[in-house]
Amino acid sequence: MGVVTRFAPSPTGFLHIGGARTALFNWLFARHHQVHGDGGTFLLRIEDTDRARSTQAAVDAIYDGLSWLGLDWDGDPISQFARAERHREAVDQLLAQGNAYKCYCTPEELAEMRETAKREKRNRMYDGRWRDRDPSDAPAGATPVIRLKVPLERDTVIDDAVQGRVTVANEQLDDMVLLRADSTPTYMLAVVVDDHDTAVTHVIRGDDHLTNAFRQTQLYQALGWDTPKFAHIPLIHGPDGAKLSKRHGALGVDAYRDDGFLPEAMRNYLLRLGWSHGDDEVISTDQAIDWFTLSNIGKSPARFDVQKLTNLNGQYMRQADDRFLAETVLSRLRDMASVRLAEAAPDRLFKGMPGLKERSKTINELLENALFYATERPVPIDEKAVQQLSPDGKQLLTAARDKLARTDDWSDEGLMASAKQVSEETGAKLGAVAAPIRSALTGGTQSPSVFEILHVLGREESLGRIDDALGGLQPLKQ
RNA sequence: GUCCCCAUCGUCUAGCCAGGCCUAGGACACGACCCUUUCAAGGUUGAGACACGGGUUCGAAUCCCGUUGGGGACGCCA
Repeated sequence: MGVVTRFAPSPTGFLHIGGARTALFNWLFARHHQVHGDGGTFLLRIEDTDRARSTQAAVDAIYDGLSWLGLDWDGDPISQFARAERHREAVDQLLAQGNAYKCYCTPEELAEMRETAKREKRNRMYDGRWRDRDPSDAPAGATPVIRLKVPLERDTVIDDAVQGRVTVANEQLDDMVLLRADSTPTYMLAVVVDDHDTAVTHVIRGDDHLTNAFRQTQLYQALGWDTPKFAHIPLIHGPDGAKLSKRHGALGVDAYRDDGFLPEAMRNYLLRLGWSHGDDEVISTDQAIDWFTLSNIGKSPARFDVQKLTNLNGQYMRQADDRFLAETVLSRLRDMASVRLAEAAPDRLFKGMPGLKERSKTINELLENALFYATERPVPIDEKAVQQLSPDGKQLLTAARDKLARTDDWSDEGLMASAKQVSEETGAKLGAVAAPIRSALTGGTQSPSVFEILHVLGREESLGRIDDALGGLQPLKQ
């Protein structure tokens, strides 16, 4: 049988990190089986049965997040809400079989039961007071909820691909609500019916659903359906060790995109969080698809570590295509009103990219580092760079300017050779010669090789920037 | 509180299922050194963990029991 997985988020906010990883694992599992000729379908289902909390904006955020990560789903996304009629059919079947019943409890009664359960140190809340009651006892005018009549004794067992065999006593589980008083289906019902109808074979989701799996198993059994294989993956925790939540800060994948992270780095990081393949750290998507198995998922929760993500992102940055990076930077630069883009900016960014990308861990960092290439003369100069333009510094810079003006070989090597000559002639160290040039060219004190920069900028622009500095023409930064 | 789950460097993890190859390996972060025109990158290197207590065994990070610690679930939310 072909493998079918699904990602089933509820559209109540952005696509958070945990959800993204769940989606990734489902996607990887499906694609792995696809590659190995065993079906491999990855479905997207929007669990929008809670009308009050579901928004179209959140649905769009999920599409955007998944698309950014490169996780493509098969077929159209399924709206759970749209399938309510079908869900009610399943309940009719259960009612007819005597596996479900009407419950007329008021919210007050329920609250009371909850209190009692707590006081008596029991897990099961609902006391089953309408379970075997005569329907004619129904209070006039009240609309009931439909509950599943679950077994009172014995155990429910799930054979989880990650957690192993987990058993729970049925006395821990109460009669869950299937249909609300307004006759809309609950999540528990909808999930089971939808997974069954779409032939889902593997339910890969967060560990927080483990207890739901027991209830759902009972539902499957009542409906006479086969259960899918469950795989409950450990949750991602924040730095404090608690389940990742809003108070941990930037958690939507869109926030990481805005912070300049690459989707392939994010994917790689998320994959390694809880899953491993020996000592491998940098894993391509093809390798991930090839290697991914549920048995390599660890059982303990992992903490989200931005530093490691950042390092990994840096590695992907260095591998990234120069043209792509240059264009990415350029398009962001064009949106910045404060930047005066030079005509030669595209060309310089592309040529300077090898030196630039090695020094940038994120796109945002790259943007900052690349600014001096893209901007029009005169470039603003920061405080530390100004210090390099002391009288001594300017003297060296003047000597360098003269030498540069007479340099024919405008290559990295030729420029380096000229600088070395200045160094020899003045008795100053090469570093002392390079420092004021760097200041003049970039307005800062940290940059790629000054010879690379001279080369990329070209003779005219380079000498112009040096003249600006010598004449004190550059505006102060900040 | 009840039920379920988890437990190797600060963090992510390999090793565990099929005990000896483990004086526990890798990665991030941190320290030192090298390279060097700055900053990175790169190279070498250092510090850093089997939660604790009992068993079983010739031998336990690996198997069993308990303790402690952490997490999750306990809705007419999903």
